[in-house]
Amino acid sequence: MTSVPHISDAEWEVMKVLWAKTPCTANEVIEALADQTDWKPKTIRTLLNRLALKQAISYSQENKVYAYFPLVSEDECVKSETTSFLKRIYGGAFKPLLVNFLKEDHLSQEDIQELKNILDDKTK
Amino acid sequence: MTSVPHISDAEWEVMKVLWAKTPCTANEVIEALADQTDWKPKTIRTLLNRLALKQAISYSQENKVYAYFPLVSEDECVKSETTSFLKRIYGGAFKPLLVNFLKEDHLSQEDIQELKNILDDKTK
DNA sequence: GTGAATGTATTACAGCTGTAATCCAAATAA
DNA sequence: TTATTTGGATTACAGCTGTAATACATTCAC
Repeated sequence: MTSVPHISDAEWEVMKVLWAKTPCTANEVIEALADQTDWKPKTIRTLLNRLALKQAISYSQENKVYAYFPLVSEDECVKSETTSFLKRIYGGAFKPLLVNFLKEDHLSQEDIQELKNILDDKTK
Repeated sequence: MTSVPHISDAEWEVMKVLWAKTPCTANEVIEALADQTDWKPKTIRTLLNRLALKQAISYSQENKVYAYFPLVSEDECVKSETTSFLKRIYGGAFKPLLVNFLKEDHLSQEDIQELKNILDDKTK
């Protein structure tokens, strides 16, 4: 089974666009990222190229213009990144992450209640 | 307020050693990492140097040999990495991460119960 | 048909990372 | 005292990343 290629920070933004709406032309990606970033169009084309090189995406040449689409799913990538992040920072254990987050008070009472509901479902 | 410098994967391993027992000589760090990694001593010295350069650690010259110690706390670093990870992958939201993890069945029933207890405490 | 625009391909370049090796000075052994 | 060892400082070098610019080819407007 093939593991997903490593996707860098900047590349990740491009992937999110393609995961949200696929396929996309380069220009569509550029437009989608215009609000969130200050990247020049050439920069985004470079990122598309690199993603194609590392086989995270591919493209077909529809009516003269490339239409890019992901080769790896968001779920796969999220899972892979999360796993390696947890391993790096928390030694692979998920609980300390939650504990840390609760300590930091990043969650509202509503969030906490919702998490409890999720956990309840899981215990059913 | 100063933010923590970015600590790379390999550097993180060194920091963990220093957080666990501080101060440490280079040789102590090298020995501590001998089981977990295949790194040559020179490699670890390089990492110590880089960490000192980016002011994540410093050292004092005790009896002819450097004794290294962290300048940033594990808590700070963990928090900073976690925040930027969440922002990158999950758009900053913590809940999807938990949901994802539960989906993947990475947690035992005991884990789930423990998380619920933590959340209960938080709600009290 | 020729110049301008547009999309694609190639090239650029510095900083960070992984992974060391080499050089040098001081201490130690002989 | 001289050769060896050892620790620290400097240098190496390629691959990845961020951030594009330039070169080239095709198409479109005149």
